[in-house]
Amino acid sequence: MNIEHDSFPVRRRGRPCKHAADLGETRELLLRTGVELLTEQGFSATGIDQILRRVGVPKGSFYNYFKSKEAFGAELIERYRVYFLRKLERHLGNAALSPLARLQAFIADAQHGMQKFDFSRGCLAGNLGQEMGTLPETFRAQLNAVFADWQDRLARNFEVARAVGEIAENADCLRLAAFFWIGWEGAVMRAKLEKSVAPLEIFADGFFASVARR
Amino acid sequence: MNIEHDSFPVRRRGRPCKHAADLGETRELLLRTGVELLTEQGFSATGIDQILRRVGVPKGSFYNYFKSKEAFGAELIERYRVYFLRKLERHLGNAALSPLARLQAFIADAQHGMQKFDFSRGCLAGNLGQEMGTLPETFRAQLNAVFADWQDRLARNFEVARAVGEIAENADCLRLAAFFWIGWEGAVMRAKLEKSVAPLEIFADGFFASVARR
DNA sequence: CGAATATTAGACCGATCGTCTAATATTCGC
DNA sequence: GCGAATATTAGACGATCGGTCTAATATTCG
Repeated sequence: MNIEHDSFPVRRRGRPCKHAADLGETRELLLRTGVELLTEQGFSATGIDQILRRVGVPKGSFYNYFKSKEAFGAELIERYRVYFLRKLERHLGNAALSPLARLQAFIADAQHGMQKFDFSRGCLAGNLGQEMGTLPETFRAQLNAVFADWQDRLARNFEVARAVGEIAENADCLRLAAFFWIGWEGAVMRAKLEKSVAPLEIFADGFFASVARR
Repeated sequence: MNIEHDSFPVRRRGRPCKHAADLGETRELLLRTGVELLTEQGFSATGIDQILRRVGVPKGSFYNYFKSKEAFGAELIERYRVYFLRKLERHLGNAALSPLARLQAFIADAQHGMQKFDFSRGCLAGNLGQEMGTLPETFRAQLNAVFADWQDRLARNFEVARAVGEIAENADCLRLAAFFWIGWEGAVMRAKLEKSVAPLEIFADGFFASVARR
């Protein structure tokens, strides 16, 4: 999710050329920057002017591409859902590791990612979930769907773990996955607050203790 | 934390009487309302005008009592810390129950509290922790101290649990307490989002599974 | 009695947000 | 080639909000 400002062409008023290489670039850049800022600050504290300043785009362009700040937010949530699922798949789909080791790899990657950005970035869905008290009600279903998706994907991982005997035969995979994601959001929030990976590690340890075979 | 608007006397300009029953009431009311709104909405999404409208107090009064919105916020955090510790003590100090049963009682009370307010209220410290990316840096230490207090209190509960054989002899009480509060914030956020106690229950189950004696 | 004190009141200014018209350049169809 | 249609950038505008600060006002104090 690195943003390349250097190669961005000068923007001119008027209809763009048919074969222009930069078609759609403004919109793309707005979305990327939006995701970034929402991951750092959440929705309410992120004003449109801040996004526009960061990208260097006039307000008219923003409202040309998005009906409203709300519509923009909805697209950001969807974009983050897809991005995160892809990242999750990279780890949970890694057949070279056992199911629980795949989850460990995801956790390690997340820790590394947070350190990389000096703990300024958390989870966009968690941020927005926390401020749902003042957000458009349409976001609620969207966010719940995001968490449900992640939950399903992780539950499938646990089903494999169960099948190979890595966790108990009577384990409720869906509930386990729910438990993980519920706690994970708390851990990410605390990691941001403390600027430390400790909360992620503490949560992971506790989680794995809860699924330890016995 | 019910607010009694009915009995609030008419406020007049000028220095109040020396023996007036309502001395300090305006300030008290602002603090109460502030805690309420921060528990529902967080800091950034809660504007001063909203608080003033809810209480029915002019802006001049607010800035008479508080140096700034930041100073106000700092007092709210402190107030919440004390309030919550007291509530925690009511449960964890209950000698009629075993240590783990005390924690269960706290959890049940929290579920009941969230339902009572239709899941509109979460945890003030959790809300602010999530939006720390845009809050005054002074809040960070304050919030971390809040969580550390709660952690210590719960760890003491686990030490008793360990002493009476309710959890393993080699259990790391402080780490267990950290694990609980880390996950708890995620559970509260999800309960607010889903408007359901399910996340609290799922987290609690997973937590108790992780400390089950074995 | 006047000065000091402590409260309420709200105007003011700059920043921000969302809306929306205007300017502008290319494409399209006749 | 020309005018209409299209698709982009630009930023003015009005309402709201946050924070500042002067004024009004009532009681206490010396």
